[in-house]
Amino acid sequence: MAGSVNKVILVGNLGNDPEVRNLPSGGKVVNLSVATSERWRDRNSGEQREKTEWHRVVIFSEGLARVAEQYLRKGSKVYIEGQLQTRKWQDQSGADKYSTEVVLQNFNSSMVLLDGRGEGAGDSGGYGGGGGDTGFRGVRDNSGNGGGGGRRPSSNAPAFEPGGMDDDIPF
Amino acid sequence: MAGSVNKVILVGNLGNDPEVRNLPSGGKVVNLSVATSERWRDRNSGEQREKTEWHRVVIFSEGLARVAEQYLRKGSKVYIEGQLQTRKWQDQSGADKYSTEVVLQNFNSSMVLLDGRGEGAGDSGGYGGGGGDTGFRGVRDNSGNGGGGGRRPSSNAPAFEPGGMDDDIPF
Amino acid sequence: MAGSVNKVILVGNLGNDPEVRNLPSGGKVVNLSVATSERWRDRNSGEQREKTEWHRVVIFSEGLARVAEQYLRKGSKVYIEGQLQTRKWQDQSGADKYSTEVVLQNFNSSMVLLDGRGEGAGDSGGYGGGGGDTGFRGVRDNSGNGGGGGRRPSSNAPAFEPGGMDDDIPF
Amino acid sequence: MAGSVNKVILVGNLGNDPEVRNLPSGGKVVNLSVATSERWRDRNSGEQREKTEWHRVVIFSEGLARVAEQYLRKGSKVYIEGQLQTRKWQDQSGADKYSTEVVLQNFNSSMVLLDGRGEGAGDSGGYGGGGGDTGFRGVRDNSGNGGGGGRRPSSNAPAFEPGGMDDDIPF
DNA sequence: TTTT
DNA sequence: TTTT
Repeated sequence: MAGSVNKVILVGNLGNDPEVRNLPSGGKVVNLSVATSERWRDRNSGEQREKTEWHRVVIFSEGLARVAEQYLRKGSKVYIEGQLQTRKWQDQSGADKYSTEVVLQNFNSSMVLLDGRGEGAGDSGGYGGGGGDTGFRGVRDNSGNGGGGGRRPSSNAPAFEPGGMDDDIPF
Repeated sequence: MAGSVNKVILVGNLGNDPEVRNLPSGGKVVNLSVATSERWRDRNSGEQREKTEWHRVVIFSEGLARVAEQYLRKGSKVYIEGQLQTRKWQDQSGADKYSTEVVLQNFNSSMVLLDGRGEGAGDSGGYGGGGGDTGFRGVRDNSGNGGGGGRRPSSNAPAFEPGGMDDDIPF
Repeated sequence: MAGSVNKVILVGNLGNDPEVRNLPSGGKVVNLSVATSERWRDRNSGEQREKTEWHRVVIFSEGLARVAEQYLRKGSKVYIEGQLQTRKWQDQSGADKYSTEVVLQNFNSSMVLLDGRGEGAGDSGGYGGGGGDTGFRGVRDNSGNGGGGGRRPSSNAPAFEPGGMDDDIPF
Repeated sequence: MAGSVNKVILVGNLGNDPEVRNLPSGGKVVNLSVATSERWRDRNSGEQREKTEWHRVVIFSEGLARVAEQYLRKGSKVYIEGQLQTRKWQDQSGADKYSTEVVLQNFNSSMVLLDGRGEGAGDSGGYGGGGGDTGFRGVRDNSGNGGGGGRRPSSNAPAFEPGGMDDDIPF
């Protein structure tokens, strides 16, 4: 079809350390278990109630997988943007099973670490490009770049721009 | 926890007419089967490829359920904003099964019909408020209102607003 | 039109304490200045670069306004979901000015505090309902409820639900 | 900072044909004027009310710019996912002006045409890759790829996947 | 099962 | 299994 959108946005906490699987191909895939919760007061009983939802997140993107492995831990809070996917598999007895996951793999995936400041060192990261692997705070998937390094939103201000972009805004 | 976000955004087409279930309580629940697809050209073979993902959508919101029943049909294109939920159930043999669904139920759910103009009559609908059930093009969940009718974003322009909001914008 | 979606999602930090304005009507409106930033390595120079974007956020929702006033401070990190609005006003000289803001006002607005654990006390909040104003971690707009108190996603599990929802999920 | 998210999602209609600007550099930039509207029934007067919001959208991404130029027209309905940016400029008199725009430029931008079936010919497009420029229905930004062609969500099913992904799902 |  |  195309003409479609499939997007999941989560902000939640890891229930466990990331599970890293090294692929024969040399790549790696990371699985996360992410909890989101809702709290409300029951309108009948007046009691506090809470429901936690657990999400299985699968990171195919190499850049994001590396980051997840390096910076996420049990308890970490993350922003995650991925895609819903259901896959079929067979259990030991050969019975069909279905599993629905939030997959980070394509161009519209991203991940942002929301934990306290300064885990690691300074900061860097960003578009996964090459070096600077200390101190991560936000990444987008750009695996798939041959190697040119993460391109960027028009770093050199476009010629037609009437005035600078780097200025103070009055509020 | 709270401090969390659980959001799914889909734009896709219905694979079937909506399934409506009338509850003992008098309410109704609507299930949708929504397809999203991706197309791409395989970088090795150069072939066109496509993958379709099917999403099970469950509408608990009374306003959205009514709209879905009335305006959606097999093939309809919709924008849907809901929440991921996995529930457990037992099949006939008593085996545990899990089903992950996109649930439209709370305040942050919404649904927008994206099909060609004018299905029905003029237009109206919007915030579920009572009458005018001809020609729907967009709704938000506001079930839960005692019955006062859909409240609205500050319909009477707030006093502190420096100038009108209803004016032409220069572009 | 309807048939439309207008949504902004931000995760960023406050540049200042919230500005609270008490309205003649008794309500209150809160303004936030929220920074989002991007970091990348320039592909020509290889230098680290960063660009910060400042967003003006206006909270009309009474529940969210109260929460913002109470729990947000300069430096706080928040998740914000609102709507883009441009309004026209006249400066002292009578010249037309336009200001684009992220407005939290309608049913699809929300706000989640993302700061370190334990600002305040325990927790409560949630759907703005009445009491318990200590320790906020997430809220949705449900102003507009006559006073019935925040309704909730089907707190009593619906009858047709095949099995409980509160069970362990196998991952 | 990083650790931030800046995302705008719109579904609306073009108020005019796209404005295309060819840059000295050979690239092109496309401006769109997109309307979103809300309808509601005033709770006091009971009248139907409507407010339209106009959004200035700027497409820097080469792939999306090409698509917008080719397939969008006045009245077209689109899904747009971009980023909020405010830029400063000077009018003729030298006075500072600010303009806030939805920018499609980075990895997390996308655009999906939502109009009636079959504008143009068959279909193709998708990840901007090279040829097949007839019949567009959905695109993501992948400009920035040296030329390797749009990479894709793991087209060859990963080895560890327990079963196929292309199978029927039980609903 | 949709859509292109 | 997280978090509050």
